[in-house]
Amino acid sequence: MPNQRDVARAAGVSSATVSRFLTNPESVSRNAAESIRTAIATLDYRVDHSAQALRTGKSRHIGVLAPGGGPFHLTAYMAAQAVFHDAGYISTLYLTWDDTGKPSQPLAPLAQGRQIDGVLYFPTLHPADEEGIKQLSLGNRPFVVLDRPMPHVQLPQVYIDNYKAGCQAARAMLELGHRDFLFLWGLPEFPSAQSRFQGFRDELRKSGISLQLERQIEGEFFSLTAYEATKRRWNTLPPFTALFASNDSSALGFLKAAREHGFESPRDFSLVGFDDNFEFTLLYDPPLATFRQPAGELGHQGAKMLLSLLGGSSLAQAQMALQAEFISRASLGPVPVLT
Amino acid sequence: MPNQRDVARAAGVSSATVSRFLTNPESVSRNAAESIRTAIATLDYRVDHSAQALRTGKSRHIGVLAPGGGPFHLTAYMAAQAVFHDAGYISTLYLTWDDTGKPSQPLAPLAQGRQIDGVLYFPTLHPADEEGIKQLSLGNRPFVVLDRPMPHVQLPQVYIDNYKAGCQAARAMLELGHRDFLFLWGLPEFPSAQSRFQGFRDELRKSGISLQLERQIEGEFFSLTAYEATKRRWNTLPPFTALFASNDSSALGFLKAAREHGFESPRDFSLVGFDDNFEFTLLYDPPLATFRQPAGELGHQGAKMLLSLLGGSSLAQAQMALQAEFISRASLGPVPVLT
DNA sequence: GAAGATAATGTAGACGTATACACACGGTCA
DNA sequence: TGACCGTGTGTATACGTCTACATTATCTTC
Repeated sequence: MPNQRDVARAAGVSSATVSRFLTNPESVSRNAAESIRTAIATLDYRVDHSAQALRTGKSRHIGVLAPGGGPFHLTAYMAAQAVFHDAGYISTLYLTWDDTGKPSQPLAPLAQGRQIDGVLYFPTLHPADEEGIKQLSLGNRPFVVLDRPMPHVQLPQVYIDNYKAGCQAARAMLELGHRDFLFLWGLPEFPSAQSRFQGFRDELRKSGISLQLERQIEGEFFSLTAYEATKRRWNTLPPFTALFASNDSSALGFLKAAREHGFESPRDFSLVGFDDNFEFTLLYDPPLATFRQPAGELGHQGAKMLLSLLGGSSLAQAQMALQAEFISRASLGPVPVLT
Repeated sequence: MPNQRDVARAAGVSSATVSRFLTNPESVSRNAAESIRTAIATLDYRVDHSAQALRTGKSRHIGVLAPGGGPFHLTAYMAAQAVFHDAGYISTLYLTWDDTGKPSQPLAPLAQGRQIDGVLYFPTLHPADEEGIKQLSLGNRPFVVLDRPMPHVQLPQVYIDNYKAGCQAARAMLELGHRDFLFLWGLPEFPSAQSRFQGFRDELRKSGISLQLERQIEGEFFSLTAYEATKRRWNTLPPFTALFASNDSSALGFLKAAREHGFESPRDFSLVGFDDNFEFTLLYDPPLATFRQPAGELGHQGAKMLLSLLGGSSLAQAQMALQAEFISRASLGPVPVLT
């Protein structure tokens, strides 16, 4: 494999000039640039990233830490990867939660010495992630926190405004006349589930409606767990005409359980989910009202922010909120009339 | 950051001994090993991967090329990543198809010079991937082909036996008395869709049943595309009592369209899909008969095979077939009785 | 036209690691 | 006792790149 010296020899210049040409083509004369260009093409020279990394101390490698490999995190990761790629960075996805739903090796990429230039981090509320954020703050490696609003901490962060979305869900249902609500939780460790709940609860409270524990079901984000939790709780649930679920998947689990008790949506109750990333939410019967999250945008913006930090910008207090888009479909309807 | 020299000084040995200890702890004396161990712990020394890569010419970095980021490829990737991680390798997922469904930068990681030690490849049948396989074969970088059976080519490969699964689907339906079939295609570029079709067709042929073009619908793997294709073709479809779909997603799209024409499953026709990776396939109404693919196992075995190759083994003709598991559910039933 | 500024290039060395080679030591065997 | 061998260690160097510094050529200015 040819190296810079070989290129230099073929082009009739010194290897330093070749290096300069590669780093900043403007810093070399027209003549030199031209002969170097042809020499590179002739020899099919490619820069050796390992040597570059050793010399500069920058690996041009970025770690993305996410709790799980679901569509949301994956979409964000893919968008981020594209941004990194265009900037000459390689990125790798590390999962911080293992299959059993427990945190696993959350700091794997950090333990790899110089291997990682920066980190894109989707922390949960689990203590292991609290610790992770602390560790990252102590180190001097740039990082960006994704999808976990921490307004009081001066950290670069991009998140989806789940609180506002929760408010919006409440308003949409209130406007249709609903007064008796249920909330279907996701995993409480996830900041997104927390925010959706808080926004929903606070908005209802403004209308004098409270959301006691008996109106909250532990759905855990999965259709099966939501199905089982709903079956378990069914007999103790107070009357309701509307349910807001932390995600589509659990909303469908709830619907299945409700159907087995003769309840149908939107005939007997309205249903709003979250995600719209199951491609057939639209084809489901009834089509599910939901929120579309700008997951790709989240990854995109996060990646751009991290690149700025790597470029030396000081974005300590950069905070960006993205809005989820409400999508009204047939599962959201007026309050059923008692017959 | 401390380096091997610092450790050597602290331990009272030469840096060569430290390096030897790290490479092969058995090759140094008990005394030296002990003092090096404590020196490493005291200084919190970590090996510099860039320098290691430069010196050895091995980046310990692996590229995984997949056409898309769906659950199937992602599950396989995650399983592979775990194997690589345990072996001290880092792996990165590169998508070879962009959002528009066209091949994009399929050889990105190969263009990165020494950056990549090996490749795990999910090729499609698109010319760009044919070219990709050829390129990889010409180079001397080890690679493993995943989920694309090429029995006549001596390449290390692991795949899921989609042909056999197609046969199995046909038999299950034949045994229930079905005689009038439809096949719902995935993307024809995907070897998996091809194999499922061929197995299905060949098995039917054994019973003297042919599957002409009028009985094949272009579902393209997505629920929406399958829905639209079904609507478009509905009036020209011959009578049928059973449909085999290339995946669950398109099966549900077909079902939606059929329902709009008053057809219900399993009342009017049986339905078998493929994947079982939508977590609520089970909760769907009717629960969908399908095949569960050992996606994780595919990635796991592929990764192990690639590691063997990297270790110097000659597995030129290693070929491993994994079986998909048939899961019979309510959408598969007996032939409807004409009333 | 001399002196100083600017631009382009070359020389040399360092980044941290792995390893070929040389060497020292103790033990074995004729 | 001398030749031989195996074990453990140290010395020195190369991997490919970037960059501080030195050097030369070209241009500006009084």
